[in-house]
Amino acid sequence: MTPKQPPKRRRLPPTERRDEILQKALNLFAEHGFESSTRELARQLGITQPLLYRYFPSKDDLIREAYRAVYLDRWNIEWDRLLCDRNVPLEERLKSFYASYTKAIFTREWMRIYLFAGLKGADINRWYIGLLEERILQRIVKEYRHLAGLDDQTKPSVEEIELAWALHSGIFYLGVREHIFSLPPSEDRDRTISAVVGVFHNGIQTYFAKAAVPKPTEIKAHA
Amino acid sequence: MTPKQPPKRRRLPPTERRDEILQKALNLFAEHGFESSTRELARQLGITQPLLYRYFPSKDDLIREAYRAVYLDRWNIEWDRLLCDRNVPLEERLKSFYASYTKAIFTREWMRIYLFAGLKGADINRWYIGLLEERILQRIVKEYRHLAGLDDQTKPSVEEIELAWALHSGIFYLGVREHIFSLPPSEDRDRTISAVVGVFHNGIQTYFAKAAVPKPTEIKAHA
DNA sequence: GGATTTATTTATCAGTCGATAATTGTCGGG
DNA sequence: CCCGACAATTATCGACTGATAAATAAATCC
Repeated sequence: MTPKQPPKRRRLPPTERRDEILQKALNLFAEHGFESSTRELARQLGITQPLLYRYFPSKDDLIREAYRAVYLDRWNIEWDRLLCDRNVPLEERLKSFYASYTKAIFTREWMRIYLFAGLKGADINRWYIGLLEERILQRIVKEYRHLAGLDDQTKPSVEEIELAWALHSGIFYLGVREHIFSLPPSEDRDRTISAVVGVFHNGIQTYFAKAAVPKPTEIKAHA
Repeated sequence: MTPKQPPKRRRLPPTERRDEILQKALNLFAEHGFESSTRELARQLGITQPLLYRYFPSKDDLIREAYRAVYLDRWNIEWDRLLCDRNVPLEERLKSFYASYTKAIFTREWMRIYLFAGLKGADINRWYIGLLEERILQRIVKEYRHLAGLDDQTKPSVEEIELAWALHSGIFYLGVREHIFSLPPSEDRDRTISAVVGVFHNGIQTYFAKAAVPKPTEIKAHA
C-alpha cells in the first residue's frame, strides 16, 4: 500500500495552475455570467480564493483572458479561403463553411460567453462582428454577385449585407436555441444547415437575377 | 409665488408607486441584468431601498413581474390571424407580420430582458418559444404548404420548422445586433425585412416545389 | 383640528463581494 | 539533510448585498 496521503496542499507549476484556473473560469463565466464570484471559482478548483490573485491581478483581467480564449483562439483562418474556392459550387462551399463554423462555436462556453459579453457591452464583441462582416458576409455577397454575372469588386450594398446577415443569423440561432435557451439540440445539424443554405441559395439568386444586366428578352443565368 | 416646498417625502397612491418602481426596474434590469442592486433601483427612483419591499415581497418577485411585463403584455393576438388571411398574398402577409412583430419587441427592454432571462435559464423563456413555434412558425409552414398545393393539415416536419426558424431568426437578429451588441440600427428596417422575406419566399417555394406531387419525368429530390 | 391610517424613512443585521498582507508548508538544489 | 524559493494558506479589510423592525410624517376621516 501507499500510505502516503495526498498532501493538503497541491503544489503545481505556475503555468499548469494558471491554465487550470482559466479553464474553470471559462466554465463558470459561461454558466453564470461574469458576476460569478472568485470564491465559487476557487471552491470548484479546490483552492483558496486569494491564490487566484497570484495568477491574475484582478477579476477583470481574468475576464479579459476568458474573452481572448473564446474569440481569438477559435477563429479558423481557413474559413474565408474556403469561401473563395470557385472550383467548388457556391452552395456547397456555404454548406461546408457553416458546418465547420458551427462546429467551432456551438459550444456552451463560446455561445454563452459571447452573449454575456455582448450584454455587458464589451467592445471585443463589436470587433468580432466587424471581422465577421469583413471576412464572411462580404465574401458571401461577392460570391453571389459573381455567380449572377455582376461586378464582384464594388463594395456590397447595405441591403446585400443584410441578406447575408439573415442567412448567418438563421444558422447562428440554432446555437442560441441550444445553448442560451436550453432547447434540445438539432438531431442532424448539418442536414438543417443544408436545408437553410439551400433555401437561401435559391432565393438569393432570384434576388440578384432581378438586378443583373437587363437583357430585353432573356436573363443570363450563370457563367 | 408659491412658497410651498415640495415635501421631503413624496407620498404616492400605492398603485402609482408600484408602477413607477416596476417601470424603472425594467429599465435597470434591461441595462445591467437582474443582479442590479435594489439600492441602485431605489436611488434612481428617489426613494429609499426598504420602500421597495412594501410593494414587492422580494427581489425575485420583482424580477418575475418584469418577465410578465415583457412576455405577456406584448403578444399581439392579431398576429396569427393576420398570417392566416389568404385574401392577402403570403409574401405580403409575412412582411406586414414581421413589421408589426419587430415593432413590438425591438425595444431595449424587451430584447435585453429576453436574453438575460434566457441565460439565467428562466423557463418562461422556453414557454415563449413554444408559443412562437405553435402560433407563428407552424402557421408559416402551413401557409407555404398550402401555397405549394400540399396538404396543410398534417403537422409540419422538423425540417420545415427549422426553415421557418431560419427566417424568423434572420429577422430577430436585427434586434439582437441593435440592442445586444449596440450596433447602429438599420436605416430602414421594413425595407430590410422586405428583402429578407422576399429571398426566403422565393427560396422556400423552390424547396416545396421539389416535394410537390412529382411529375413522371421529374426525379424526386433527397430521398 | 385632532385622531387615525399608512406611505416612507432611519437604523441595522447577517452575508457576500473583490482584494491585500502576513503566515505556512512543500519542493528542489546544495 | 537542511535550507531557500515560492506556491498556497489564514486572517482580515471595507464596501456592498437583500432584507427586517421600528420610527416618522403625510394624507384622510370624523
